Amino acid sequence: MNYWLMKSEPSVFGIDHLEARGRRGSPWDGVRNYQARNMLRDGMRQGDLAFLYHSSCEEPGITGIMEIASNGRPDPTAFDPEDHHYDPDSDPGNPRWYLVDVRFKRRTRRLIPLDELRRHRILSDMQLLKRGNRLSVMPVSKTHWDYILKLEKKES
DNA sequence: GCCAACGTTGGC
DNA sequence: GCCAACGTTGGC
Repeated sequence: MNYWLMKSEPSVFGIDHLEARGRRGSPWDGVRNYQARNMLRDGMRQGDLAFLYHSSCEEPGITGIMEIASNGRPDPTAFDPEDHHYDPDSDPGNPRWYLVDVRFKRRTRRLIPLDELRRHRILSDMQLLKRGNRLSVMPVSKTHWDYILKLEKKES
């Protein structure tokens, strides 16, 4: 089992949207970055767990835990001319973009803000905290995962 | 809204 | 294959 962190803007798709989907879960679509694509396609497996991270908002941080509910599969929005993430150059016979399905597991006990994560030296090599990091999907080591689960239980 | 950092594009 | 121009991300 592997651990991940996935970023989303809460105004677009946040923990409230995810929770409302319940057991149906939701496709994590629209990713158009090759590094992230590789992780969706080749790295993630059904049953993995991921932190949901709220970005570009008043309080950026980790807000919940979701389950990866499928292996990677081609992202149909790439082939839909009506879709905002339509990619006219992608070929349905040889899909370029992938998604996984995700499912709400639980909210974290509290929002764990970005600036708090930065204050813990043990987390300093997390990809999330690296300078200029722009990946929307990234792996989290078990060490970091477990540490953050402990952090969650403390007061900030 | 600013801007640093990074990815992508396309001319050469 | 280089690299300038441009677009996007995301914290602040």
